[in-house]
Amino acid sequence: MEAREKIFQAADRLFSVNGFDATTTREIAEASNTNKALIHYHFTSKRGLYQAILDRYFDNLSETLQGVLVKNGATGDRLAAVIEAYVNFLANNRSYALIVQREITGGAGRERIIEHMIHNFQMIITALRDAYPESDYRNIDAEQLLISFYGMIITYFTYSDVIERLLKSDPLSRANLAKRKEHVLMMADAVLKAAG
Amino acid sequence: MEAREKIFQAADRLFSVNGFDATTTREIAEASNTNKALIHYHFTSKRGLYQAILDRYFDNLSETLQGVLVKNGATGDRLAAVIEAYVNFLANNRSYALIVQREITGGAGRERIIEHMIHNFQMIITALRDAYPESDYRNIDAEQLLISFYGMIITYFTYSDVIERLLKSDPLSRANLAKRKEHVLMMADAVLKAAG
DNA sequence: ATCTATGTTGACCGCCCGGTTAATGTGATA
DNA sequence: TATCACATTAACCGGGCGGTCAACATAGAT
Repeated sequence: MEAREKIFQAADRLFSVNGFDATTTREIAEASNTNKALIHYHFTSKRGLYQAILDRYFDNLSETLQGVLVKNGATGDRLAAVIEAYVNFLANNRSYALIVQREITGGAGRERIIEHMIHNFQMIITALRDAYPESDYRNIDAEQLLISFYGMIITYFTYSDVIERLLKSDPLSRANLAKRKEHVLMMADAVLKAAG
Repeated sequence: MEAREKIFQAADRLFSVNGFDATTTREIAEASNTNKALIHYHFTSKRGLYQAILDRYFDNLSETLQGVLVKNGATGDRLAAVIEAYVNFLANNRSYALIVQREITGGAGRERIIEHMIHNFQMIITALRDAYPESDYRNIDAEQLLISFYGMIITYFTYSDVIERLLKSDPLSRANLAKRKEHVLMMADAVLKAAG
């Protein structure tokens, strides 16, 4: 693997575990078996490297969501599809939830992340609203619903160490992930039934 | 106000906005109109100050939850009471959500926070389980339910800047907080009805 | 074989951080 | 008013940080 990619992957791991400030360029260089100066050569600065990591995640996530949302279907189906996609994305990109959650609570790159977030959220809200005639689900506030399901999902990943001790088994195991997905889908079903 | 308390409050604000690492003792001293060395005199170290802040929050939260959970009642009522208490606590202690959320994703004081968290969570789970005979709600997994509602609630506060741009109004205004509370309570109602 | 663009290295720099210390201020007690 | 414990201050310190740079390695093109 080339140095650039080795740095990228080591940094992704270190940033997600320890955060931006607590990760030093010396650590990244050591963990990737490269040289500290190469970080600046390939990414201009420590921040530039961080941004590159964030950008890659957001590109992947946006693409994933767009792929799911183009399909038509009833409200329940669309909501279920988004839930599926989000859970799968977080399960397959475990650094993402940690980095985003930490950044949104006050990192220096906050504004950029918020922009991406708003974009994705509005895309989802529009898709949900378009799915049903005004008469149905008129009691459901799409924004509130989105916040709720987003919170349900991402919290499971950012709190995985707490949850591990609650469940007394690995929350990120295949079986437990399936259980979580099932639970969230059940919640979606329940709220749509209650309001429909 | 004495220096100790001035430092405490300035630090609470700065830590919650910028995080532990990005906040310097010099900033804290300046913001509190005191002297940098006083931080070490009153709190031993920067970390000690941080711990003192965390400890105060956790004491308050534990007390609040215990006050709510001693009351008897049906499952729905207990869940509603916890939701109420949590939303009110987060609304009245706005630094708390930011600090905890950032810390749980990888701060140095993580272990201690997890301990508190587990304790509170188990207290809530026990109270919920005790509320209903095994036969009812047997399809609801109390742990999953807790994670879901906790996530719904705390995300609203940690993502308040994102939500502000979604709602185009202040998420922490009295009216919007009431709306959020109502939504979460509606979700609780829906899921209990669906499973009951 | 030579040139050139790209990649890589270790040594170095200045800054700012958390923490320490010795001197000084302050106010209750006797 | 002398005492004494506690509170406050400015100056200082060593260390580790992000970033820079001049020298060197490598390999494809000519």
